[in-house]
This record gives sequence, structure tokens and C-alpha cells, in this order.
Amino acid sequence: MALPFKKRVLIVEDDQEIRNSFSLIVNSSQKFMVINAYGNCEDAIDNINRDKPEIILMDIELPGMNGIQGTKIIKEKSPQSEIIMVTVYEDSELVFEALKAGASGYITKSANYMELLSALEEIVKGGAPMSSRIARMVIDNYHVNPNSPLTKRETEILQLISEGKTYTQISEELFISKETAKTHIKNIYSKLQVNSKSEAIAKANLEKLI
Amino acid sequence: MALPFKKRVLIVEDDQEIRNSFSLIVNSSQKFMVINAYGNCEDAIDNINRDKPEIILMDIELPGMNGIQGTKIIKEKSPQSEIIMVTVYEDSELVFEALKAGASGYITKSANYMELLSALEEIVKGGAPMSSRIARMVIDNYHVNPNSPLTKRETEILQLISEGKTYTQISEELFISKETAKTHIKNIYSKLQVNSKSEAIAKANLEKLI
DNA sequence: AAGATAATACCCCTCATTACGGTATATACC
DNA sequence: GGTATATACCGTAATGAGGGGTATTATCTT
Repeated sequence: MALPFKKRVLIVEDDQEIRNSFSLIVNSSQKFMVINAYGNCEDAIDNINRDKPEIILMDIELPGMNGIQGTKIIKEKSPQSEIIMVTVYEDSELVFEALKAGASGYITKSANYMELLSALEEIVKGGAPMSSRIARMVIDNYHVNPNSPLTKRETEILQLISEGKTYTQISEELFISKETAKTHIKNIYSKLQVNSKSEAIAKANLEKLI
Repeated sequence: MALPFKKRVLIVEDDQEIRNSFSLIVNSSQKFMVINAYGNCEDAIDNINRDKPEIILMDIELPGMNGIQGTKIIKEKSPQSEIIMVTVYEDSELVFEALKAGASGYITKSANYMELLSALEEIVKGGAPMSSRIARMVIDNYHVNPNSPLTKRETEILQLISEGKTYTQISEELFISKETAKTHIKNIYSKLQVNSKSEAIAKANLEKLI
């Protein structure tokens, strides 16, 4: 018989052992039940509207479509499904790609009974379960470089550039002449070794100058 | 006598009651000690090199300089000090401003004994303590909008624009003519209702299109 | 206290790139 | 057969980039 109050969990994981052990853990909880477990994204996507999972435990490395691409597609077809990435890697690029794709949590495969269940609980609470390292990675990614080569004024102008403002708009906003704005921008370009607004924005984001 | 193995905690908080209660909690732990407590950022900054705090509990609303501005300055003068924001608000803009300024954690003033100490422990472990809501806010901020008005190709080109590429570079990278790149960009501008590359980048970031 | 340095602010001119207006074809998908 | 997408071209006008200068503060340094 269906237990309507248990949260519906879907597992996408190609390693059968892990799939089984995760299933056992999830089903052992009063609050969660595994409604299905697939070895690849394609099957999960095909059945997403029937399975209607509230939470998906998604491996990244999968045969065929990888878990990040799969996350994107599932989030399009079923936005209310919350996806927790489950992976061996805590590699920086993969983490951010997964988050961009729509993941709301990120735990490692080494997660034990407690860690797995508390990640599920955290998702239900409206949180975002992450390991310490991932949390730190994510937070550090927001930090602005305090040792910018740019002056305060230049940083201010770079900020306005990143907001899409034209030379004229910048000069009006800062009560300076257009020519002064140009001088600042020339200096910014020279310091950042770029030669266009969009390149300056790219570099600024890369080096966290704004 | 000094206890060298206790982590040095500094408190910056203008409400004396909270200051005292936080001090009591921190000092009650074997692992932490309050080395000083100030009612404003200015005093904290002046003494930062003497205090050498490993962890700072920083209020946001303060008389004089606010905690976000203070965080920036402290991070410049003492980059190794880890700063945890302590505030009544979980307002989205403040959170991101604080993180950009250099905060590595974000807890609310309603934090109890346990929550406060585990936030400190989390920092020591190299993590980033956050409430569920903040964690979610931070993670959601990475999510790319799956309902972009742009086509796949347009998104691809917008991505290249955001990397600072010129029309010519884009056309070379995608093996299309410069004119085709221009057409795509025109269409992007029309869909996003912008009229420059940098404005397109700004809108793309705002609406999480890339 | 003099001198150097960095940041700020302003002006002119030239050339390349970008923006904006059209038009058009092939393809694929309903 | 209509719609959406990706491709490609042309011409003009506007904007941005890069070079050359000059001047005034404020701050650091000797």
C-alpha cells in the first residue's frame, strides 16, 4: 500500500551495490521511500512524469548522459523535484556545473547512513545539504579579491560597466565628464590587460574584482 | 594564563546583552576563548593586529561603520581571520554583500548555545556555517534559469560574449561567418531588450541565463 | 620640506568595432 | 503548410578603443 506521507525518492546510480545500499538506507526511514532506481539518466527522464519524485539522488558519472546534463533536463521537465548530487569527486568545476544545472545539494558517495538521511531531511526543510568542503567552496566563490590592482574609483566604474552602462551613463552617474570616464576605463583596460568592456567584465569576474 | 590551544574569538556587537551572552557561550567551550569584544567595527579594526583573532563574530548593524564594510577592511588587514556574520536578518541582498565582503559564515542572532558553538567548530573544520535558509539562498543563486527565451545557439553565443569574445572570435570559434554571429547577437539583444554586449551580460547574469 | 608617485580629471583625434536596419535561404519540427 | 532556428549578406550610423597630451590633488618617502 502506498504511504502518502513518505517523501518519494528516486535514485539514479549505475553502480548496483551503491544503488542497493542507498535504497536500503532510504527505505529504512519512516519519512522516505524509494519509488524507483535507475542505472542511467535516460530512463529516469523517460519516467519522470510517472515517478513524480520529490527528491532525486543523482550520480554524476553515468553511462550515456552524465548526471549534470540529466539534472538540467529533469529540472526542465519536473522543476519541483529536488536533486542531490551524489559523487566521489569534490572537484570545483563539477560542483559549480552541477549547481548551475539545478542541483540543490551535493554529497559524496562515502556518505554514511546518518549523512544520507540528514541530507534528505535538510532538503525537506528547504535547505541545501553540502559537505563542509563544498560549502566552503561555494562561499569562497563569492568572496571579492581584496587585493585588486584597481583603485576605488576604477572599481566603481568597472562595476557600472558590468551593469551594462555606457560611457555616457557612467559619466552622468558619477558626475564626471565622458572624457574622464574614458580615461579611467583606459587605465582599467591597461591594468587588466584587456581591450573591451566585455573582456573587462570577464576578467573582473574571473579575478573577483567586483 | 593564556591557553594557546584555544581558538581566539573576537566579538563585534553593539548590544551588550548579546555580547555578554555570546561571550559566555564561547568561553564555556574548551576549544574557544573570547579575546575581546567591541561595540563597533572601528575599535575592532584598530586593534586587529594586536588581537589576532582566528574567528570573528560580526554583527551587521552597528553604530558607525556597518559590519559588511568592516568585514572588507578586516579581511584586508587580517586575511587569515575567519568572519561569521551574526544578524537578525536573512535578507537576500545583505547576505550576498556580506559574502562578497569576505564572510565565511552566516548565522542569526537567535542562534542558541549549540548552534553558535557548532558554527565555530564548522569554521575550524574549514567549512562555512549557514542556516538552512541561507544555504538554500546561496545555492539557488547558482541555478541557471531553465526557461530561457534564448535558443541553444543564442545561449552559446551569449556565453562567448560573457567571456569577452569579439564578433570575429565568436564566428571563428563556432565556425560560422561574422555576419551570422551578428544576426544571432541582434536576436539576443531583441529578446533580452538590450543594446550592447555588456548590457546583455548584465541581463544574462540577472536572469541567470548562462 | 622637497621630491616622487599615484589617483583623479579633462581634452583632442583617428580608426576599428559594434549596433541597427533590412533581406534571404535551408532545415527541421509540428 | 506554418513556425522556429540557424545560417548568410549589405549598408549606415553610432559607439568604443587607442593614441597623444595636460593639470591638480593627496600621499608617501627621503
